[in-house]
Amino acid sequence: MSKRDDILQATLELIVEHGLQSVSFTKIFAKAGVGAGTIYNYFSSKEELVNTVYQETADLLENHIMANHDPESSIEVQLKSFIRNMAKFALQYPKQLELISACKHSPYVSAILRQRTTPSVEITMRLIAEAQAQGIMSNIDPRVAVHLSSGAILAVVQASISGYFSLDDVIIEQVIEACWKAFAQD
Amino acid sequence: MSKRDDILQATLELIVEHGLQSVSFTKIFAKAGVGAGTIYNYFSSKEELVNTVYQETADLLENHIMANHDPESSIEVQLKSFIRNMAKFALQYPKQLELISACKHSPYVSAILRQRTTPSVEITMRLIAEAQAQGIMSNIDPRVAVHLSSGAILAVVQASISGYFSLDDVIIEQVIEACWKAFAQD
Amino acid sequence: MSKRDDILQATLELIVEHGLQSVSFTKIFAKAGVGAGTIYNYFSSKEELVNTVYQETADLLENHIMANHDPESSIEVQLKSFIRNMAKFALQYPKQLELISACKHSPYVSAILRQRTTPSVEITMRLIAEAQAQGIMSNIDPRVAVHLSSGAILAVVQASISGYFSLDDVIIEQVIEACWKAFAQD
Amino acid sequence: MSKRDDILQATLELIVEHGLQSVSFTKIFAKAGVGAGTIYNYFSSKEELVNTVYQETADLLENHIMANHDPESSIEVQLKSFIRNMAKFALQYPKQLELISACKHSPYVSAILRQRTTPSVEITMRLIAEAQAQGIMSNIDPRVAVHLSSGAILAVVQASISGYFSLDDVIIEQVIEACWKAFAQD
DNA sequence: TATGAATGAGGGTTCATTCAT
DNA sequence: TATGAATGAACCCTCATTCAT
Repeated sequence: MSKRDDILQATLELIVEHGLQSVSFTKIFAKAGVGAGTIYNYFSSKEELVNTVYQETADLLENHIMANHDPESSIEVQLKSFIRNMAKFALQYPKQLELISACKHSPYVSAILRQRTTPSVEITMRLIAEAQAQGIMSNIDPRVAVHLSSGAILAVVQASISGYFSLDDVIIEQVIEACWKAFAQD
Repeated sequence: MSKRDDILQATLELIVEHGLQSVSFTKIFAKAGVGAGTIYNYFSSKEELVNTVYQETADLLENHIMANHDPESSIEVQLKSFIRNMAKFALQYPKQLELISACKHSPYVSAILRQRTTPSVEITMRLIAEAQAQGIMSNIDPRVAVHLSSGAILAVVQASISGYFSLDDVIIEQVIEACWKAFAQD
Repeated sequence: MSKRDDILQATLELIVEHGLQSVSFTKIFAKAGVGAGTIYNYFSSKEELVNTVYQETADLLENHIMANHDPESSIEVQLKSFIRNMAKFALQYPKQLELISACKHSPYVSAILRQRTTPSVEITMRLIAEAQAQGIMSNIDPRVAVHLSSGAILAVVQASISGYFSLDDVIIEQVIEACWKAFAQD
Repeated sequence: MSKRDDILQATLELIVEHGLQSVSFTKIFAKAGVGAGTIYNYFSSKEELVNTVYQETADLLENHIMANHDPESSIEVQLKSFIRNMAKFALQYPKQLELISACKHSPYVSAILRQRTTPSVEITMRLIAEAQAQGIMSNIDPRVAVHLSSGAILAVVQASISGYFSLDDVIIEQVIEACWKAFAQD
């Protein structure tokens, strides 16, 4: 494992364990087992380091969301797959999800990075528009629908991570169904 | 206005203007126009100060959510009112919502405080259970339903605050309707 | 003696002993016997501190140069008095002279401060112009004459401070005479 | 061009461009296009490197001062030639002069190196003693005379470099004449 | 000889907190 | 109660230097 990976890993864990605000270089160095100056061989500043951690984690999430994506299947199947994959990711990588959630509204992570549109979001918006054209989905702004459903699923998995309740496949399917029904045209 | 209020007001404004991370005592003193030591007559530490600000803001939110609450009206009306009030609050006090959102992931704010159950949440859970008993709502865990819908509405208003789209009464009603349909029994 | 004075004094001594470049806050704190943050109660940055030390020292020099200045006496007497006073200052405050000399060409001290024209310089230039009008001084650019003679006297006293030779009143008068003769009209 | 020369050249340029203080090994490596460790094959430390650059520049100055030196010509011509050559050097190599000037007060450059007596200085002292023996120069200590005149000329050229006035051949000759008259016996 | 990743002491600066007034 | 000068640990970052390759 390279020094760079050590640093990224240590940063990720520290952000997740103690929050973005309290992450200091001193702690990162101690946890990663590298010298104070080493970081600057890989990252030009603390901000860039945090941004990189965020970006790589966001990419990991995106890859999971897009897993097994089949553009040939029905709109409903595709959209539900996205939601299901996000939930699965959250269960498999709770730390990473926590990180994304923590960074989502932090000025420390550049707005550009935070507001990047990902393929999955673009596809989702396109599918929603298509579904609306076909009359199987109510005429809500696709961007609103995306934030609504991703916010819903994130809140649920975060609550389960926080220990409010235990999440299993049955509940996940209930949540997916709820999201679908939210927009489905009668 | 007492010194204590000066300090709280200055803290809220600073958090809201420059983000929780960059708020320092030095800046609070300057803005509040009090001496450096004065704060310790009212708050034992920075953590306690931030917790107080958070709590007061959370109370403000709770008051708005409970506004015009009529226990005599139908379950649907009561639940939709909660969601509508949350959205209205977000539009009226975007910075305060941001504060609450920022504190959700901050170690500064004690877990106990963050996870407080409020009357509105308790009422919501009771109403959901009732609705399920009446067969007008699907049998999803009430705690899941609460996090799902509050997460959904928060994500939408935050997205609008971040500038992804503009929120108006029409969209709010669409969102409320979506949340309702998500759980409604066919 | 106030903390501010402690800091200024320590800075002056450190610059003179180890050179402007190697002066660090750590050393200043240790020498002045103050805490690390104390400096920022008086100076907004290291640069401002150094500039202040320079300015106060330059003012001290200026005051010595202008000592016993009598505008009623002859041009020759006035000019020679300036030169003599500069030499006396250098003997009395060798550290301060070293400081001025070290800062004179350092980018650390603001150009504005370094290039300030002082009353003594202005008076000197006026006297030279007058002397040239009266035909008792050769027609050299007054600014050149000022730098030439002050550079000459500074170099001599620095050399004596460095131990090349010992400076006494006799030599000082010889130097003054040399400076005068340099510009005197035959 | 050898690596050693690359390093020396890069160092000189950096000192000249950004000042002695802000020159770091990192910048030297980048500019010279060599690896970080390479320098230690040629110079045991940064101090030695800077000393070498200083020495080579000082040698360049000495060579210019001694240019066209004719031991057979009159004392006056020889002395004036030294001064003229120093001024010409300053005009041709302002940055190198600044380097020498900056190093005069830098602890990086060893005292031994800084206080080296050069042939031109030795010759000058001998010529002054001779002139005094012949009664054409006043009986000032030769060491004082050397520092006085070299200090004078340096101050003038530095002032011109700093932009106080523009130096041309006419002014240079005036300065030379002033220096001469300063010591000439009536 | 040449490299450059790694080092960690030290740089200037900010901070929450204390305490004499 | 109110002050704000003083503190020094901790902050992010740069540096000259080392050493395995």
